[in-house]
Amino acid sequence: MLDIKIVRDHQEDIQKALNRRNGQWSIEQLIEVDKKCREIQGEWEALRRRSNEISEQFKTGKVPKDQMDVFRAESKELKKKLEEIEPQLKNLEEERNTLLLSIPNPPDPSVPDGEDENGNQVVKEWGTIRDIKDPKHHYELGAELGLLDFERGVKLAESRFTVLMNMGAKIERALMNFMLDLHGAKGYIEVFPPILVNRQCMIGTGQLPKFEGDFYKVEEEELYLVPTAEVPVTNLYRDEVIEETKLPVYHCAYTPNFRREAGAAGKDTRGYIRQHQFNKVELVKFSLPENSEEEHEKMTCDAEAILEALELPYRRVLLCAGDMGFSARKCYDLEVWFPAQGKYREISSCSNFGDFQARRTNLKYSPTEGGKPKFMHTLNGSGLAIGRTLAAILENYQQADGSVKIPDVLISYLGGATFLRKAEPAKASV
RNA sequence: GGAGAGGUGGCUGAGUGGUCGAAAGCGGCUUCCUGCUAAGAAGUUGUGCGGUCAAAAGCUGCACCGAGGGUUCGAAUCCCUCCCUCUCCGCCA
Repeated sequence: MLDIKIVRDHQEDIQKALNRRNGQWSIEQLIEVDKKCREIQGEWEALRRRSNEISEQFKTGKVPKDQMDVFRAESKELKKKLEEIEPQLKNLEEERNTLLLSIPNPPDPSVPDGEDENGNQVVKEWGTIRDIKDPKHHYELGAELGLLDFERGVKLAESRFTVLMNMGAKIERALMNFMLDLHGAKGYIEVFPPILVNRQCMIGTGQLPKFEGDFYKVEEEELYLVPTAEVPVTNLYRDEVIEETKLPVYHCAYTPNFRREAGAAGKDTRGYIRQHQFNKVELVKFSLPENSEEEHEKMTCDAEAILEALELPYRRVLLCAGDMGFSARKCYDLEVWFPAQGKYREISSCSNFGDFQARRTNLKYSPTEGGKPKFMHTLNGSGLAIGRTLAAILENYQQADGSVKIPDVLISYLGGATFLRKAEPAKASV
């Protein structure tokens, strides 16, 4: 959320920054509503003031007996006027608030111009792409090896749901543990949050009110299935003031994630890349404003460390202003190599939100120097999307004989197994 | 699901119509004192929004005692609705 005071004082700068984003974002209406709102607020307060004065007269016994009715009448009159103004004021305040919540974070100056993914900049490449003859797609390998059952996923739910079987289920679980362990060793404190969150959480991190249709909602309770662990974990300390000395705070969390993928019709319909339900380990940081840039770089490296440990070739991409998500001020995507597709695909997104989310969640720290609490900065990044990691492993580690080698770091998580092969008939699912 | 209790400032906890933005204690901050990370004394200490100001400070106005309505000249206090928390019983992984 933008700071309305900053918007008032730096209209041009804010508008310029927003213009770099994709879509039409104007603060014009906001400025207008804000102006009206303050006008009405002034009127309202003046009436209240007079009303308070009258009460004060009564309180101190200054009202002559024969004047009481006159004062009472005036007070009633004031109340009438207040009742006329109040709905206006409320509407304007609400409108202003909705507008504030609906405007995205202005991009950081270090974010390059660009309208879409074509404007993104590759800033790093890592790993050696393996030479694989006629590589199979992960969904072919997954089906052949009895790891991924797409048909039955559809039967149980609908399209974009998949059943993991046998070693597929085990690898998914192994990856979860491996990632959490690695991050835990770096000081990320593990969290296992609720998977259903209330509306305020969704507003806090920026999913709502702008993208209402993108999420699964439990109507009866007005709860939402989390689209990412970012939502509950960032909201952990909502409405709290943390001592400066306790910052930065690092958290990692595994959760399943649920997304309706409303705008993705026809995209990635095959395979395990784009699901309505997927697993992910998320990194979340709470930082002092002056350190958030550095923390962003470090956090991105922490996500990369997973790919490096798994020896999966990847590249880091600095997103351009037009391609960034709503709440981000600056964002790196990590993209992993998919041999069968012959291209890199997103597997992690690491963002610095500045104080954008902290404003929405009222998330402050108290400076050691003293003084009033200030908004902190929040960051998060996937570390990593587990389903896509599994898919990348299948494709990158496939062997000529149709088997898949298991990455070294996962062997100990899989009871010493070193290869994925077609299950023996007795053990295979039917 | 049934029964009961309760939601007040960073915390504990008073307060049943005006003297309450709110006692007291704790904590925090400032100063003083004490020959030393103890003890004591005094003072101070909520948040948000608006106005004034180049800005900050200051000054000033309004609001806030779970949320929303109502009664009243006036509500933390009375009435109504809702939300949440806790305890007991039931049920349950």
